[in-house]
Amino acid sequence: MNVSTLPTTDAAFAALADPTRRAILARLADGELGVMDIARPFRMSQPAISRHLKVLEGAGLIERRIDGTRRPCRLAPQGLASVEDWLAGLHRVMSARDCLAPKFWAISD
Amino acid sequence: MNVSTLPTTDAAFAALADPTRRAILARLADGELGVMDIARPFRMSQPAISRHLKVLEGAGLIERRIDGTRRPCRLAPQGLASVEDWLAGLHRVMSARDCLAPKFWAISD
DNA sequence: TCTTTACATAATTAAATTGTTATATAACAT
DNA sequence: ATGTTATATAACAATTTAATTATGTAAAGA
Repeated sequence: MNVSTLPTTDAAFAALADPTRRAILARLADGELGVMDIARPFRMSQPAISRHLKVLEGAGLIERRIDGTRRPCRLAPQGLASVEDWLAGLHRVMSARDCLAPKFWAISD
Repeated sequence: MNVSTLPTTDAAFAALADPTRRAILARLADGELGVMDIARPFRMSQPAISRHLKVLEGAGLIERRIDGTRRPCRLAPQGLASVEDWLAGLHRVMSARDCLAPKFWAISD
């Protein structure tokens, strides 16, 4: 079963574990945003947001560019691929084993 | 956008953040296993594994039953649903905004 | 040039996570 | 009864995480 733990997969899952970071991703789904725009809705200091962005970037989930004094962020197109692949792999094995069929679960308890 | 942070989604993502726990899920994809069987391949104490299992159960990712002195674990059929829904929601919004189109990304940098 | 804006980084702290060992419990086997 | 097996829980130490305040820097604008 190909559900190994690549460092990239690892970082992505770890990044997604924080609700603030997931909320940031959700905001970015609407398009590119600068750090201040990202930070605004959160009741949290700007440095805190900057660190979250660093984690997201390190995990390959967002990309940034330089525009004067601003660092607009956007979702990385393939950022979620490793996570989705892992989940899909699990599903595949479960289906193959027929784990989802009612009869399978009826065996126990 | 419906990408809110339900407590269940939160717990599931947090549970998936640990590579040992993901490996446990991967093993369980092959079928039900007792705690000792789960623990065997890991170089880690049994109590450590028991705690991981508790986290996975709390997140709704696994289910357990009682069989004499054993507590066999299995994947919870709908355990990953909230995670997958969240990811799908993000994808949906990205596609709607056409974030994945090359032209979109060509704007920057 | 001076100020402001947009951000990053460092130092610090508090809390959560993850592992360990030691120990309890309950079912099973003898 | 007694020892063994399967598992949970508690107490504890080490590490990581996440937030804060303070401060640095570079571009923009007056």
